[in-house]
Amino acid sequence: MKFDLSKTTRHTRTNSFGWMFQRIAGQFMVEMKKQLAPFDLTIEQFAALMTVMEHDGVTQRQIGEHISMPAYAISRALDHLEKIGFVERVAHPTSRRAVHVVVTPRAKDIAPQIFGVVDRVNDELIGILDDGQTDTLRLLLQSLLRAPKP
Amino acid sequence: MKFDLSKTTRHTRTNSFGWMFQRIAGQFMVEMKKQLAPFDLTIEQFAALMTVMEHDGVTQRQIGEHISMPAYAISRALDHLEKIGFVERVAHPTSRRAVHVVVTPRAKDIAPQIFGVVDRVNDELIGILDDGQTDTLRLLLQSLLRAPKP
DNA sequence: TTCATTAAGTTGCAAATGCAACAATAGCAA
DNA sequence: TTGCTATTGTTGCATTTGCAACTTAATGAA
Repeated sequence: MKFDLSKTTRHTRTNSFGWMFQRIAGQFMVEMKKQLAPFDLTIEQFAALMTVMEHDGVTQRQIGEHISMPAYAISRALDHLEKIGFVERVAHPTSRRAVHVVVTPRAKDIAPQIFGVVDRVNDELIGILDDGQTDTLRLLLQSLLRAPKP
Repeated sequence: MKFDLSKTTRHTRTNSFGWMFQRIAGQFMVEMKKQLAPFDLTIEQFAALMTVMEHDGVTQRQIGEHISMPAYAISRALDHLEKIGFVERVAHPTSRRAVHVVVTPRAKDIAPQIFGVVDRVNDELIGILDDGQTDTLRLLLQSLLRAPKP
C-alpha cells in the first residue's frame, strides 16, 4: 500500500476544524473591517471600545484580559479611541499608575449604529442556518470556548 | 424603559457568532504557530505548502485562490519555502510567465510530521466534544463555508 | 504585423505589528 | 524608613504586512 501524498493532504485539510474555523472567522473579519472603516475603527479598536462600554471605568490591563490582547496593543488602540473622542483616560480612584478608561457621550451616541454593524455581519455569517441549527451551533461553540487549557 | 449601555453591549457580544469564531480560530492559530516554529514555517507558508502537496505543479495564482491569499503573499511564502528546500519553482509546461510549483523529496519526507501537527492541534481544539457532536459541528461549519456571497 | 489589454508574478515603500526595554508606581519585607 | 520585586502602562526599533507600481508575457483586435 503506497503513501499517496495528495490524498493524505486532502484528507488532513478537509478534516481540519482549524481550517474551517479560520476560514469562517476570516469572512467575519473582512466584513467587520469593511463596515467599521466609516467609523474610523479597526476591529481591535472596536473590541476595546466594546469592552469599555460594557465595563465603564476598566483599567487597560483588564481590557487586555477581556479580549486577549497584549498591553501594548491596548495602549495604542486607546490612543486612537481617545484621539477620535470615543473614550477618555481619567485618573484612577485608588491607583496612580493604573488608568480609568471611560466612554464619552459621543461614543454612546453612535453605540446603536455599531451594534447594528455587529448584528448585520452576524446575520450575513449565519443567515443560512435555521433557528434550530443556530442554537445547536451556539451551544457547540460555547463548549469549545470553555475547553480547559492543557 | 432606559437604554442600558452595559447590558446592550454584553448582549451584542455574547450573541455574536463572529466573536466566538474569532476566539476559537485564534486558539487554533496560536497552537499551530507554536508547533510549526520548529519546522521554520509560518501558518501561511504551511498553508501554501499543503496546497502544493495536494496539487503538485499548481501555479502561484492557483495557490492563492485555493487558500484565499493575495498574490504578493504567495510570492513571499514561496520565496521562503524554496529557501528552506520544501518546494521548487520550475518552468511551466505551456506558459512562460506562469510558474509550476512542485514539492521536493525533502518536503515529502517531513509530510507525516506536519500532518501530525495538524491532527494534534485539532484534537486539542475539539477534543472535548463527543463523536456525535463532532459530526454535527462539521456539518454546520461546512454549510457555513458553502454560504453564497451576497 | 502592431498596438492595446489583460494576466502572472515581483518588489519598493509606508504603515502596522510585536518584542523587549523602559519609566513610574505599588506592595511588601527587613 | 530602605531596598527589592511585581505591576501598569508606554515607546523605540526591527520585522512583517499590504498597497500600488512595476516587469514580463499572453491574448486579441484592427
